[in-house]
Amino acid sequence: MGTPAMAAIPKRKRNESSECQRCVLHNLAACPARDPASQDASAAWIDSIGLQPDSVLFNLGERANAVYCLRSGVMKLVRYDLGGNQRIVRILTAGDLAALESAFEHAQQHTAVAVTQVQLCRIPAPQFRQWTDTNDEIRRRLLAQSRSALRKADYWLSELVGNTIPARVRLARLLLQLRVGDSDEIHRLRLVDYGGILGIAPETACRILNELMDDGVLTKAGRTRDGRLFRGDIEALMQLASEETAAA
Amino acid sequence: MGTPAMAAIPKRKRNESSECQRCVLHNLAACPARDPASQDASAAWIDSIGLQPDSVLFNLGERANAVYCLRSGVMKLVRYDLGGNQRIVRILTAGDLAALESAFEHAQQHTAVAVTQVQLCRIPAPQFRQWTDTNDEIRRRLLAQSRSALRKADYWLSELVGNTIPARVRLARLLLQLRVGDSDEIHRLRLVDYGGILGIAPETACRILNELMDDGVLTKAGRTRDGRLFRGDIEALMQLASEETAAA
DNA sequence: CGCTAGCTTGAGAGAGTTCAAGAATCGTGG
DNA sequence: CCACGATTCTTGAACTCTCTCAAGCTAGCG
Repeated sequence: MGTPAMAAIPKRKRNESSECQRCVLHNLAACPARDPASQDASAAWIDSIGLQPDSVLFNLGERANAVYCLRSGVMKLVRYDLGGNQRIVRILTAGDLAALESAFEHAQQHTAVAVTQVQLCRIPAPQFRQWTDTNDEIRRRLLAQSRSALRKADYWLSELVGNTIPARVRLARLLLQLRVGDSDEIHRLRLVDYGGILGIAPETACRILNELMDDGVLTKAGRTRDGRLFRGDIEALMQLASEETAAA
Repeated sequence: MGTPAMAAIPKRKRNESSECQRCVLHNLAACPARDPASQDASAAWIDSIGLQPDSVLFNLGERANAVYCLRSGVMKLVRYDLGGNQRIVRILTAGDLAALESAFEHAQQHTAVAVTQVQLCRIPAPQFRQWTDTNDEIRRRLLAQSRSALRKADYWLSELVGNTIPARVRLARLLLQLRVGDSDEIHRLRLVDYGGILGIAPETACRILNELMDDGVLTKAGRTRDGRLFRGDIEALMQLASEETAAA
């Protein structure tokens, strides 16, 4: 856990079955991170990749040539407008898939950037496509995963963006989405990232966060190898998150 | 086309193959609207349904017991916040599927409301599920359709909502999405609906629309059986839509 | 013809932005 | 281990877009 060597990102050297259980693909292929010595041929072409914060995994418009499965850390799928401002379209956490466009030979729809330190599996597109062609169960799961991403997008649209709802409430909701598992730890993003997700200026995010910390709802909780953390009063955040623009 | 009888919504009586071609399901089952006398057993359980504006097709939380395929008109998928304000999460136009949750026995994620007059096909959930279980091609298409919905949601998130982008630009973008096919006709929604999509007050939508009409970019174009229409200067709208919050 | 729901328009208030400058933090290299 | 440069964060103050409330208007429908 605290071993310095952990930062070195060895390829196919770890044993993290708990991470793999959350992956959509688990039990369908030998995960290299879990089972480096597997006889399963699929293990041969799945690579383990590590990324530092702010590393770009792939760019918008690029040809999608691999599918990625996030084992740990947080990534953002982002688009930039003509003014150069980022607009974050989705947040990926452990177990999420990225670049599923590969299954359709489409170009990437976003730029994918690591927010924290990130560990992921890489599955080359040809193999992935062949895999989905032959395996029934995987297609079922892909559809389910795609639907779940859609539900998340719907949630963002209805609860997270839009000036209808005050920024403080939206930020509270976002923080709850950024919890590490079920703990009271919360991934601490850059101010720019909060802004990119909620459509607010980083200064506004800053002011609100500081208010929350003044109220004791939020505390800075140092940094781990995976990035910076908040410690939050989940109860209080939930209460805040369910506040509305005043009832009818 | 102009026959008064068209409004009467006869069940399984029409012949509109062009509509069916746009449907994700086309060529996989005999569409009742297209082929009422088909021998195909599937035709027996697909119903044709007509809805008046503001009719509710299904409600959030309801058990999903059928899948719908929109043949013509516009529907909105909406959620209401505790204050009773609507937040529109997606717009469905001809060819789109609704209530795919049925495939997973989930509860409906939205309330579906007709915006214009609407024609759609109804496929009961049990049959649909059995269908997807046995037919390979349909699963492929469902995944593709789900991905395309996701792309649309991404577009909304990145280009349509958020105070970062001035309301006028966002409204222009929305209007372009509401074009009838590739013509210069644009579905004319209620002010409340523009508000629900863009997260702005109806009054603001009203002011901007009137500005656009003053500039000659937009004209009211009467109403058809499918609802009210604008006629828009697509070029000008596109220009407006690509304006940004000032370059970097 | 009158009613209702939707649209229009105005004026004041407020949430959030922008600009700017100073403080903290991080990573780097000596 | 400390110093330094570069981000990132913080805070203030003026400004602006959009909201809110309120009232009058219009159009569609029985």
